[in-house]
Amino acid sequence: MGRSRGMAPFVGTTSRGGGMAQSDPLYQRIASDLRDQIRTGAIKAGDRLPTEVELREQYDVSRNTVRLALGVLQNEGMISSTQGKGTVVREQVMLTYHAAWAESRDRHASDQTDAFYAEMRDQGRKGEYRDFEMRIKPATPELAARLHVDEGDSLVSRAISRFVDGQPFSLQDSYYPMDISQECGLLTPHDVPGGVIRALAAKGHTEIGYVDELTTRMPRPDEARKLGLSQGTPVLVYVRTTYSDKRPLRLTLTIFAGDRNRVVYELGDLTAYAENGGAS
Amino acid sequence: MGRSRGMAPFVGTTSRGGGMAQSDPLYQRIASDLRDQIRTGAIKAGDRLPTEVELREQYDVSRNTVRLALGVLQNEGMISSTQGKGTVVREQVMLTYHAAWAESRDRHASDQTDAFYAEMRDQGRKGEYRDFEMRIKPATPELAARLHVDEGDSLVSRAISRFVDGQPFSLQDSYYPMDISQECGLLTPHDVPGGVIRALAAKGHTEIGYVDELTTRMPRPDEARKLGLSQGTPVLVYVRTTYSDKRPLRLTLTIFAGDRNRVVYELGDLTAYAENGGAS
DNA sequence: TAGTGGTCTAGACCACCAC
DNA sequence: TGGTGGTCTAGACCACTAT
Repeated sequence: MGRSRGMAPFVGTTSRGGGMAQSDPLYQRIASDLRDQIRTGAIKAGDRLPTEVELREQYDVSRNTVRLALGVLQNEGMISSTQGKGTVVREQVMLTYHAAWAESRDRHASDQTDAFYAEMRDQGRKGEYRDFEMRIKPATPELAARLHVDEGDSLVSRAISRFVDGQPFSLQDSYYPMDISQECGLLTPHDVPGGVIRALAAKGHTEIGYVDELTTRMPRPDEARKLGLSQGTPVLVYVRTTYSDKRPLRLTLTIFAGDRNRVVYELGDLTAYAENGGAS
Repeated sequence: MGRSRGMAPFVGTTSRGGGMAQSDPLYQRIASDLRDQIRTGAIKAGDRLPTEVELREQYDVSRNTVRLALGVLQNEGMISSTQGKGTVVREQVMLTYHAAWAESRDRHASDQTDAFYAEMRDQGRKGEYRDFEMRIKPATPELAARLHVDEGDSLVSRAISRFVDGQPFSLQDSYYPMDISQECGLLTPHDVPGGVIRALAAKGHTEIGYVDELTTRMPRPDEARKLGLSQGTPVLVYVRTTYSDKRPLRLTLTIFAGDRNRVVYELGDLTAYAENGGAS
């Protein structure tokens, strides 16, 4: 093949402001070139990219090299490929989860779903939950430390998947110490009427403090499947531990699809914020 | 080549609890096999994996297929490869950022660095900051909306990189409206004695409310470089907008390396938490 | 059926690291 | 110097989608 290696297609684009040196690998330069086309709007969100064969001819490289370049952008979450259809630029729709007050709103509560419903309704979306499961699980070291029980002790796990407009949104799993679960009737594979938080409060276990921990990581294969995540989408891991005046009551682990979720805290006096249409 | 395709190496490992079906792609099955070995501790954090050539022989596939499998695990953040050295299982060291009170601690303040120092000292680490930069930047739509200025208006940007024990930790960029910056002396390419927050308060711009937004995404190439992120490491994006009783004062954008950071909020009455050694 | 991306092979040469 | 991962080629066949 008469390749005129590393020339024409890159003219004027390789030595742009932020990045690519002349000596970078071919696939990185192709990735960079496509990234720029997306960033500048030459290829817009939702648009199809050239096919792999077209890119192969356009840049005069092997298909494998084209796929390496597309892989880079896929891992950055910029594009998404589907067999038989093509490769498109991904578009983002962000939903907001108000951590500070999401659970304390006093609505028609039904398990942990009330807050979620209210949030979604406020944002004009249709929230549902699916796949409720109640299980008994042994405490991992992390769970044991946070709930002040011994490692391996039985915990009650109540898990649900949240969907918005038919799309998976987050996976939530709440853990309760066994003694509290028995006292408050959490050992049912159904919704707790009025919600778990009220059931706890009714027996004197009132939640008065929260510790929230937020981290991020790449999803495990089953999480990617359940959340329908495409390559290059991280998850936001949100762990809330709640306390009464005496002890930890509950640990709720939420795995948010990173490309569709934003967690918000509103703290202090936000008069100026609310006045200007901030609080949705 | 006499390949006995898809047999021996997988016996007893392919149809484990959560996952791999017999019909999955070869490279996925190899990835799954290695993932299990890591998960079960057969290969521990810090250990070296077999070389690509060894894996190629072990599974009787082409080297390219081995690399596809390793790519999967790399994108999950489980392993890290270095040219000439090999491939190792990554280990995690998590540091904690206490969002609720990080900025309100009244120590020997020096720009935005006081809170960071205090946090790191509490965790027994050595915090430093590098690469301070003061710039004037036009407001993007996102910045304009949050700071209640017009798009394109000039904003003062004061940026630093945070390092812990010599390792990059997070990138921080604070934006201030131009009128406040002039009034409070923020247009200097140096630290503001006593800290910016005090300088604002001294002129009557006291911060009394915060809105924090947390999202995650894959890093852009320059962020990955500055933070020294390896493949498959997302970033945690933390945006804090602060308010006086009248208006937004400041927007601070922090990009945390996702594999080394945890953001924590402590809310409400946490007597029970503190009593049991919770508050570090 | 034609075209797309998905998987896989069997080589090659290069850059970096430890010895 | 030998071994490692990094890059790249030039094919092949398959699975899925659109028409």
